[in-house]
Amino acid sequence: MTNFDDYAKSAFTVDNIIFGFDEGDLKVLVIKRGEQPYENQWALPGNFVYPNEDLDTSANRVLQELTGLKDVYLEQVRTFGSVNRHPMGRVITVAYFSLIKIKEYKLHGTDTLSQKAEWVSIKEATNLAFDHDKILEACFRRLKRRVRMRPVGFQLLPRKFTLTELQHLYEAILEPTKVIDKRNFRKKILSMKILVDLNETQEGVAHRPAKLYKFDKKKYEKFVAEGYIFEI
Amino acid sequence: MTNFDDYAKSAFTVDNIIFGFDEGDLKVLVIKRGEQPYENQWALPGNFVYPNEDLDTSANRVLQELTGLKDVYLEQVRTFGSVNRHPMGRVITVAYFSLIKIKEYKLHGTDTLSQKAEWVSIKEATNLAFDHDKILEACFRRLKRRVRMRPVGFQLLPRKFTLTELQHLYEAILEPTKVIDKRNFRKKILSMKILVDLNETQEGVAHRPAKLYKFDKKKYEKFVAEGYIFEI
DNA sequence: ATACATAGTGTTATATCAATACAATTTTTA
DNA sequence: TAAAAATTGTATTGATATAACACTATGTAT
Repeated sequence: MTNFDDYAKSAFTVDNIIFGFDEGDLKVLVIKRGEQPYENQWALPGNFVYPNEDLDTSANRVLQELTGLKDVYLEQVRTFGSVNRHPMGRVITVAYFSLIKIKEYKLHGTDTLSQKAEWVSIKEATNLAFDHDKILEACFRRLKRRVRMRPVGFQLLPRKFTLTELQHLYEAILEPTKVIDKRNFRKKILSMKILVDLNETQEGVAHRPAKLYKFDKKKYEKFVAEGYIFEI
Repeated sequence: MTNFDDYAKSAFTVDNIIFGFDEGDLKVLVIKRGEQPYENQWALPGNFVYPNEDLDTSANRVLQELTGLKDVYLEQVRTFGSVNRHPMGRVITVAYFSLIKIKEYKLHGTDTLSQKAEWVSIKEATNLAFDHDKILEACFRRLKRRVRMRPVGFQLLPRKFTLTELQHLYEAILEPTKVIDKRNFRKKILSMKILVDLNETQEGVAHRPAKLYKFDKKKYEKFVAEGYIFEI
């Protein structure tokens, strides 16, 4: 039998890139590192994988420790394992991303590795520690694809949203493929019949209030069962 | 500073799912395990990642040790790290797939973990050791998507191929989405202008010989530069 | 010379996508 | 209280892409 002690082992982490949407802008949660290496630089949230913990569980734990949230959309993206990606020794990391409703987010105590957490616009999230620029780029690229092919964009919006808010979400993620035509967008999304009109309208806006909708998972499952494919 | 010894480490491996195409059938290379656990069962090729080896390098090494081939299409798919996926202890594995021209394949010495390697049709590749059924399924699903969105199918065919062979390749991979119309397929693939007509024909066939084509990477790059997207 | 096997080729109907402008509703301001 | 401002909500048409469909051409085998 194989004796694993004959083979090198490696430290293993997960990084969980947490996306949120606010003020018409796609944001990502970064933490300021509290120790060397890369002390005081911004980095993506992550942690070591515990011995008795599955990878998905570990990524969920990172999320929950940081935001208090659980049961959110989570997807594994890719594993980064360059020999020299970590200056202190070999660390292989499995990258995930999560989509959260930013309004439900409450900053919890940051963990021992971090000083403080902050939302930054995806455009400004550069010069991160380690190879985190590369990791973020891979996750963002995956998100762009995913959001067009699966109804996951709703995870970034409040439960009740307007069609204009939904359109702005797509524009923020997909730009510069941007410039979505309002009439065509509405026609397309409504034709799928995966949203329900809540017969409510916005309140407190200084213009004609828009109708509120919510995403209906059951309807989406029916849509799929009938052989249709979600695509924006 | 973080001392990695404070954290659990894990054995880690790469598994490289090697796809080939022969006799109108998509095949996958499996090896019979030469020791416990799962002795004498079929498994996907893989190996431990060496301490100074990047993940891609490691996957390429697995391929080369088994087939002698290098410089082939290789893609990371997903990392499998369930706590109990390996009966002997925790082993996290990064799954890759490779596409090879099966005619160029020469069986090299199998490594210490294996007795013999064999091509099996993707349909018959079940009841593999460990969680390899799941890994294969993930890789196959990825291949189905990849082959429709990127010109990688050519990697599975000889350098010179006929349009019918190419169509059969797509049918084998995409079935049951199968049933491709010959005229529409030809029109589509030729309209992209990424193939070159070699002005040669098949030899030794008992019917009208077909024209031979090859994939032209330069032309594909031009196609992309002009803003077009490959799609079958 | 004929049978056999597969290669090779166009047209039309249908569905999808892209582009376009203005009236309706609500709040704010003069 | 009338007008202005802001944004919602709605249909049509032309262009493009997709899907459906059958016969002739060219080589080998008998």
